[in-house]
Amino acid sequence: MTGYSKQVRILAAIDCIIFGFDGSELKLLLIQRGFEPERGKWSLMGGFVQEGEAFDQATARILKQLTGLKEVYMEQLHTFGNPRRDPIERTISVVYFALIDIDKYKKQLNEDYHAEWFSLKEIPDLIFDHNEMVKMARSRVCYKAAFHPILFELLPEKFTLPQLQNLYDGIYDTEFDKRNFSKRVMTTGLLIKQKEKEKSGSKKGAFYYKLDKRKYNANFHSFLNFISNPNILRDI
Amino acid sequence: MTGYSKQVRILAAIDCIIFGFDGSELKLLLIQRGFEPERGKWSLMGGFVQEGEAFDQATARILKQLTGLKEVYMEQLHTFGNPRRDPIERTISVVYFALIDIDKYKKQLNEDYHAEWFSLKEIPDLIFDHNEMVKMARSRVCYKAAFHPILFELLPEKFTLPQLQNLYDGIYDTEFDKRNFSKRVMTTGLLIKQKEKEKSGSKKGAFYYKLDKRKYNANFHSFLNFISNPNILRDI
DNA sequence: TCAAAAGTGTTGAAAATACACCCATGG
DNA sequence: CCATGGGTGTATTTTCAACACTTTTGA
Repeated sequence: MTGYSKQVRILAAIDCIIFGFDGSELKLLLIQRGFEPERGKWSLMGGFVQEGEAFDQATARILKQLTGLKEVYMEQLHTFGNPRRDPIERTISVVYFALIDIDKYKKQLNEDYHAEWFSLKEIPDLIFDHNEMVKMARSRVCYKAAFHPILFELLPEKFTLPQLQNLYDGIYDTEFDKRNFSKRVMTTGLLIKQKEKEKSGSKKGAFYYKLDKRKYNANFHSFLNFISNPNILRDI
Repeated sequence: MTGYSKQVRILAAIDCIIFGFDGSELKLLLIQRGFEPERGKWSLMGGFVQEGEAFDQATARILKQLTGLKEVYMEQLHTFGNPRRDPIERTISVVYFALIDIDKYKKQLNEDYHAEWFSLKEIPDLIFDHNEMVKMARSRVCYKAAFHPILFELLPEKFTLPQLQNLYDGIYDTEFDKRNFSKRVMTTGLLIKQKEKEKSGSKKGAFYYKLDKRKYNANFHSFLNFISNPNILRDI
């Protein structure tokens, strides 16, 4: 007989908060739950941790299952362990958030899950404690994005400054001055201006930029002021 | 029959990284493990999550068990779930860090655990993945303390500016200019100068300060610049 | 009386903010 | 030709960093 015999063993699940950006708004990918309890209700994508499987692996597996995507940006957020959070049986949930390029995803959606993108302003009632998870994830993203360039994970390879600013404006529910905004992002040194323009959004067209991957990786953990006054995120 | 029958159930433990400040250095409280595996080796204080017990409850219970203290500052750090992290049986560990006033603790130590305070520069080899946990906790504390007044949790009710600066100097392994440091902390508006002085540390004596609890609670989540340039914590 | 630590102010540099006009082009 | 959105520069204010001397008093 092996093991710590007298202790209780508990189910462990992963839940993923999947963010995407459609060019004007931050969105959340939710699925319609296909089994009891709460069949038919909206929910985060999740699944049980399998035997021999680490959390990051499990999360990658679950993300791939729904979106078809590998090598998605993801980060462990928090673990929820309220003993009654799942009415069927005690289950703890290790929650991750993921940031994906919504365009890549569109091509690969797994239709089995009845997934839909929801605006953050219109999140429905979710099962269990999933609304709380979403709230925490939003505030973590706001927090982290104020200092680190994580939001680029939401953008396609080429993007314009107006798109980028839309993203920041939306996330912080404010309107940054575009002159100051462009100065701030350009002084990070992370962006490389392209020769082509994006022409569909305006008559004049806006220049494309690409991330300087090298500098991005090197400076990911530095403190870059994407937000001049982080106190704006107190209320989020 | 209830439950999600086909899934594996796993042991869930809590581990606590307990920080204290002895007036000149940040320290870590470790115990000598009293049972197999790894009996006799140094380890974080921990325990299994009990039936019906939430993580915060379990952590509070475990902290009380060792230190005798209730209402300790604690925060969930991360959950470690590598399938082989515990050689006896798969066990996930929900890790918390706690900041305690080392003086309060001294009176209440539970001798059963052979606990000792270790300087962060002299952490021994710990069991399992506990060294990794400690490393993550240190960097989280550095990160958070750069913007939020958490380090006051380590200090007694009355403390002096030189003591406070020792704490910050130690944590960031640097020496802040004391004029600039005192300006920074005073402009937070969180400190109330007392009439008495602390006389043991110097001939002149240093004025005591107390936290303005009201403002402390109100501003806990604001961004207060305790550290002027947070990039110094890149290397930690 | 002197060594040791506490306490305090100013100045120059850098960063952040506020603010307004011209440009390019598709319709 | 004009409406729409893209792009850019400057002046002012605020914040940060660097820096040195005086005070107190126990030994």
